[in-house]
Amino acid sequence: MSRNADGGAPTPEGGWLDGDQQRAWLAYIRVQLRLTYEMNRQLQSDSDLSLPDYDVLTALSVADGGLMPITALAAQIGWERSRVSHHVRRMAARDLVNCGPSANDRRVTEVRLTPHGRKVLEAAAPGHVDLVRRLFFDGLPPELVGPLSQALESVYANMIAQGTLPPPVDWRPPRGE
Amino acid sequence: MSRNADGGAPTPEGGWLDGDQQRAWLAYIRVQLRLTYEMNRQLQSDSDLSLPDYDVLTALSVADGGLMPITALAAQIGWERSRVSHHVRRMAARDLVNCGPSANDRRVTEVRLTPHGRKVLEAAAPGHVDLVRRLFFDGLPPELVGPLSQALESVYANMIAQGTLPPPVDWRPPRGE
DNA sequence: AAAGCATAGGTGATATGTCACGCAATGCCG
DNA sequence: CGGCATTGCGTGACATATCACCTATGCTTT
Repeated sequence: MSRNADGGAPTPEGGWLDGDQQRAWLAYIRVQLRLTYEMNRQLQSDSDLSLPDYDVLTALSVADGGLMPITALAAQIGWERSRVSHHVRRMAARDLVNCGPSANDRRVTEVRLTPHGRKVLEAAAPGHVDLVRRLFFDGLPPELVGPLSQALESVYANMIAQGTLPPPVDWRPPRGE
Repeated sequence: MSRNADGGAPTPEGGWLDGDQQRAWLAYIRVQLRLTYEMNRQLQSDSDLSLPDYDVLTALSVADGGLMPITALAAQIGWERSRVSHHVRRMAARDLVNCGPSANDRRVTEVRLTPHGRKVLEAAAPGHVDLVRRLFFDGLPPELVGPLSQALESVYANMIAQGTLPPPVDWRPPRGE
C-alpha cells in the first residue's frame, strides 16, 4: 500500500524507479502486506498460533529428530538468535516446544518439538496451506507461476550475492573498535 | 526460509501445493523475509526511521496538504486504525508529524507532516529507493519485470475479490451478539 | 596449562503491534 | 427535539521484536 515515494520522475540514472519498476514494486508491496496480515489472522483464529509460531514449528517438524539448536533454527527461518531465544521460551510455556542443553556441547540449547506441538502444527497446516492457495495461487494464472518463480529466485540470488550478511545474523566486530 | 510445511506429496486434489507452487512460494517467502529485514535495517541506521515510520511519512507526503485523517491514513497504508493511532503519537513525540482535531468534524484527528518530518523523509528517500533497486531490481532480469507485475497484480486482485474485508480494517458486528 | 579469541545463548530495556473496549461527536428518524 | 445506531479515535494490557550487553563453553596456540 505504500513504501512508494519511490515514484517520481522517471529519472533513468540512479534516482528513482522507472515506470515499470514502480508498478512491480507497488504490486509487490500490496501483496506482501495483505498476505502477511491474512496469514496471521487465519492462524491466530483457527489454531491459536501466530505466523512466527507456525514458522518455528514447521522448521522443527522437518528437522532431523524434531530438534534443532537455536542458532540453526535462527538461520533456517531467518531470525536473529535473540529473537528465537525469546520466542521459544514463550512457546515452551505453552508446551509447543521444550528446550534443553545439548549433551555434546553445553553451550548449545536444543529446541525440540513436543508431541502437543506436533499435533497443533498438523492441525493447523491444512488450513494455512489452504489460505495460501486461495489467496495466492488461485489468482495466479498458471502460465505465470514459472516466470514468478524465476523472477523471485533471481532477486533472491542477487540479494544474497551482494548481501551485507548472508542471513540476518547478529554479528559483532571481532572484539575491537 | 520457511512457512513451507506446505510441501509434501504433490497431492493434486486440494491437499498441499504442487511442485511448481512450492517453488514459487519458497522464493516468495525468502525474498519477503530478507527484503523487509534489510529495508528496516537500512532506514534505521541511515535515517533513524523504521520502515513503518517511512510508510507513514510517505503517505502523508503525497497526501493533499500533507495531512490526512487517521482512518484515511490507515486505509492508505493498510494498518488497523489503532496501530496508526499509537504510532503517530510516538512519531509526534519525535516531531515527525503532529496531530490535531479537524475543524469540520471534531471526531476526526488530522495527522500532518511537520517541516522536520518532511526534511527527514526527503533525506531518507534516496537511500531507501537505492536499497530497493539494489536488492530487488538489480537482480531482476528486465524481461521478467512485466510478468512479475502481472503475476502480483493478479494475485492482489484475487485477494481483494475474495477478501474477507477490503483492507485490514478493524470491524465490529453491528451492536449485537 | 594459560591466554585469548570464538561461539552459543540469555537478558533487560525499550519500541512496536494487536485486541478488546470505552467514549465523544455525528447523523438519522419519528 | 429525543433517542440511538454509526463513525472516528484513544487506551490499557499484553504479546512481539530489536538492540546492546553479559556469561559460559569450547578451541587454538604457545
